[in-house]
Amino acid sequence: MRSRSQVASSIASLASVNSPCEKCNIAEMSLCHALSCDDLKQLSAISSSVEIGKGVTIINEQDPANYLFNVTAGSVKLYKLLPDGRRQMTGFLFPGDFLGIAMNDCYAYSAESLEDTRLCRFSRTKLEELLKILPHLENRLLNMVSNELVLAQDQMLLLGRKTAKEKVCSFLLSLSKRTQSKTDHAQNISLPMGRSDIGDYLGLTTETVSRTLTNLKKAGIISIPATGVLEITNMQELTDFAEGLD
Amino acid sequence: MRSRSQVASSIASLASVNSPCEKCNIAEMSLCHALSCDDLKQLSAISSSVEIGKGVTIINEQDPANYLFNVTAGSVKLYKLLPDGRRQMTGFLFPGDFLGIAMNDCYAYSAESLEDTRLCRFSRTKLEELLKILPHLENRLLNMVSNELVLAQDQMLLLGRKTAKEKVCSFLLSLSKRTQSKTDHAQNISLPMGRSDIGDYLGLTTETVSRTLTNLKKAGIISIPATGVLEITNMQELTDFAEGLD
DNA sequence: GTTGGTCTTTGATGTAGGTCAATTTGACGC
DNA sequence: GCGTCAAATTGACCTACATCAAAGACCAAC
Repeated sequence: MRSRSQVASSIASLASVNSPCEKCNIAEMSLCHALSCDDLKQLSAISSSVEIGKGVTIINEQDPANYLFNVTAGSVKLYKLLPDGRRQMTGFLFPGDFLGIAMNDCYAYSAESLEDTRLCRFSRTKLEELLKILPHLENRLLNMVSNELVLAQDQMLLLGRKTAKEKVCSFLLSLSKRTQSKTDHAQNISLPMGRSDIGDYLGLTTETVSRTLTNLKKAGIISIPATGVLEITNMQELTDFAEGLD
Repeated sequence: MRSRSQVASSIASLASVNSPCEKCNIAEMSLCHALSCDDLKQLSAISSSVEIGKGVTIINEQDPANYLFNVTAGSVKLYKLLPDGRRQMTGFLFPGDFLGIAMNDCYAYSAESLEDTRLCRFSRTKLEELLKILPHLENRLLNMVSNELVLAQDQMLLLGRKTAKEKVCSFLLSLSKRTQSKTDHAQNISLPMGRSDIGDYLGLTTETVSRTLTNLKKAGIISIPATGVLEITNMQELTDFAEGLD
């Protein structure tokens, strides 16, 4: 994987690596989960692995949705823009997460890598054909999309009704839960995104995110041992703050 | 259908009427859409019709998700609560819409009728069994949930980054689009929900919604001929305002 | 038609978080 | 180590919307 950072080049320009499923170590949490060995071979046949550096645009809002992706390594940010440039993050993706949901055959959001990232790419038309003959796969997809919808509704509650402090605490907590479920370290969180990415995810400005984090540091609830890493030192208080219990 | 208004009684106390699919005139936009006649019979066998008055709680957040519902007449509001009572609407449902998505077998939101309403009710376990043998149905469900997810992401953009005026205009526009697709009258919108419901949907207070509406009236963009009805008199400006183009 | 209750509108005032403007810190290349 | 550039932090000030309070409109029951 390239270590050099790339600025806003397009996924179209990227050569795909042809060593899919064998190399992929996250099958148990991705789309491929719950498929028989035979089914997996069929899915493998229509997928290809793509490796990209940091800051690469994966898809653009409104572009024709020809591909779907599964993140297999690294992380990705999803966002929507208003005509004047205001931005709303709709999600951060980590290994196992899915990307490329569309409406009217066009992507509903843009996606960009936050660090060196590996993706598993599927042609939409081929995947749809495969769905017709692999009911397990369609069921898996339905479960993944339903879960995303539930999380989206939690995010609506956050954006519409929580204070800055509650927003930041909820965000750290959700990152912690995700991390916990995969590596069992609830305390140490990786923060591959910048402050302004976080702000655009929470409906806040960079400055407010920064101020809120320093307040949490001063209160002894978190610490930031290095850039891109955050440690939760008082999980109970963080949890309470996230729900407005303070 | 009862015309008397009921206050917050439970769906559990309601007798179901046993005249499902024949009576239902919205099959072309509901879950049942795209099913063969035979498939429809199987679906009909596990569904029952429920009629309720205004202000009836249909489901409660965190309750075990034993049923799924399809709205066949009337309208419904969906919402989530914070411990201190702050509320976020996650959606308004109209005939054809679906309700009951869950995570960990519990409902992710509460639902309450906005007026006299008819619902088509499915047992979750029975529906899941049926999904295994009716791939069309699962595909239909996947499309419905995917569409909901796209709309949820639009709502995140609204909640996180739009001004009060843009929020209200976007809301009226989305109601108008929904109405248009079903009766072709883009101009006249039915507003079965109260101002504070709208506020909780848009992340605003009742007062701000009211003030914003009066401003739009004074600007000649909308008019309110009767309570519960709203007319769009300048669609172009409303559309521009919704995206911040003013 | 009158009454009681709820919902909506309007006005006056307050504040959380945004905006603008420096610093400070950190990452990377040489 | 040093210089450069971008990102993060901090401070001073401002504003969009919330909050508080009161008056008006609607609707159902009698």
